[in-house]
Amino acid sequence: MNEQDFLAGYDPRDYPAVAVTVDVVALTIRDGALHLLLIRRGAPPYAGHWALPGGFVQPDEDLATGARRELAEETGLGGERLRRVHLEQLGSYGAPDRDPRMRVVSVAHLAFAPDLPEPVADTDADEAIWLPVTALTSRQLAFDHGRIIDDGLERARSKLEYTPLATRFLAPEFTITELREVYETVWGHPLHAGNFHRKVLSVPGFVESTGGSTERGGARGGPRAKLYRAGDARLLHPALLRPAREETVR
Amino acid sequence: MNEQDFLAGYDPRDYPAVAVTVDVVALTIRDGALHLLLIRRGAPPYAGHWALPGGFVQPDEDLATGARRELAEETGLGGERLRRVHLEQLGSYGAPDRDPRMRVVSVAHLAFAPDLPEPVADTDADEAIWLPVTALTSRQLAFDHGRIIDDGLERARSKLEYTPLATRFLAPEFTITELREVYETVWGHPLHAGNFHRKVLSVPGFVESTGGSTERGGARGGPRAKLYRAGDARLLHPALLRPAREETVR
DNA sequence: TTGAGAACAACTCAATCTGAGAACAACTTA
DNA sequence: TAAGTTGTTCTCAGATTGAGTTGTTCTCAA
Repeated sequence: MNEQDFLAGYDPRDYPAVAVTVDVVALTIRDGALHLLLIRRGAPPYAGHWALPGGFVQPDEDLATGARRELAEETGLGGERLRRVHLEQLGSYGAPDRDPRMRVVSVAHLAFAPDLPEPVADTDADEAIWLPVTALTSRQLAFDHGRIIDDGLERARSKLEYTPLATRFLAPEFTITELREVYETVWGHPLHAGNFHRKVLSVPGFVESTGGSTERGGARGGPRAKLYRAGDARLLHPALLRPAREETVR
Repeated sequence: MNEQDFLAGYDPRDYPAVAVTVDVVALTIRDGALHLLLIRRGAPPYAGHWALPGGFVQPDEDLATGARRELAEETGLGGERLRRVHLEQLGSYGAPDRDPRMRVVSVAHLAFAPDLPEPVADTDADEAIWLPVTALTSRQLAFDHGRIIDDGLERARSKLEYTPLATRFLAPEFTITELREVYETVWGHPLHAGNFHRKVLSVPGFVESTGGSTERGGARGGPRAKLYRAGDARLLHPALLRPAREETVR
């Protein structure tokens, strides 16, 4: 039976109540470590557990708009700085028993943000914080948010391979070394600096030179690095593939 | 307030009514062309237009289960043959005005199926048919299903690059040529037979030899081809990348 | 002021991978 | 039996990759 026939002469209240929420896996890099925006829940269910920022989708807003609104509320961000955050849909989670209160389908989103100020307490006044992803165990997480976060992290690692979205973790102008550090942080292992440099500059539209340089060399020495901004490519061709991992070697 | 008190005082009806449906972009290959399972709508809105098979998610079923159920209803498939169909979540579509009757969030899924019998008329008795994707214009499609189909096709093209899912369009045993034809059909351009052969056999876990061969050579001659079955890899390393297209050359 | 160490950028080189074509045997149909 | 087709393997030049080296510019501390 399809939805259209079902809905002809519909009354929404005839059908099982389903709530639709948007949740956001917001990632940023602070102090060389990948961090995740989390809320400490003050009320049941899962009081005291960490949860993803999120909430009900409003009647007049698109899913992406709702996700961006939730992100804005939790980070206190607005305007140009909010607009620079990359936001994409991650997937929907709708196991019948994932929320003990009622049937809730959550449309999860994934956000890449440059280093941001500390999050602000929401109107709901739960504690909000950037937490290193390494500090998480799924035991501390509400609902199926551990699973959603795992999926988000894997999506993030994968997206760096074939899109230029690593630049979204950085300020508008950045050095190749900073860009490499994004990859190293998200992928979790070091890359060869020289080869990375060559590769980034050889992929059309990945980065473009600003002509400028950093004010100073590195913290412990070295020349001033050239500055780049994101290019206009939406996909990287050829891609920057992760080195094969053990599980792929078979 | 403890969890029990909270749940007791919780009224789902306090929240905006949203309907959640599952829709399926089901792809198969017939006669060397990519086909899509579509339903002809009998009733308004969009009467006479083509639409994706789909319907309400049931109170006790997961999203993926709902999608598989819709697919089963529309194809008449069951058991082992249904189980062999690859099904994954594509994304959710929830623009406030995408359905003129009420707020409907559709969780779209993507399915890869081997060549199947003609679809059966559903209980709803709308016409169901496998349609070549080249025969579609979005003008003929209901709701935002044109957009969903476009996203599904792009996802399919991309998935063939880094997963072994092309095998899901084929019978359990297949030849390298048949596998290449899947790629050519989905990607829409011919591939070099020799290089494809070399590449497929060199990727660990993509295919494994059955030891057997086809009964006959090709329709117009040639030797018998060796038979393979899908290997146990879930990802292809290294990936089978599509040749760069114009838009990527910049 | 200078020496030591660090880091950016460019280069080298061997190993590997890719694209394009050719070879050849096993099969088909006419 | 001849002619054409196809599956598979091989060849080879060009591109890409991984790993290391070099040269230079800079910071910090003696």
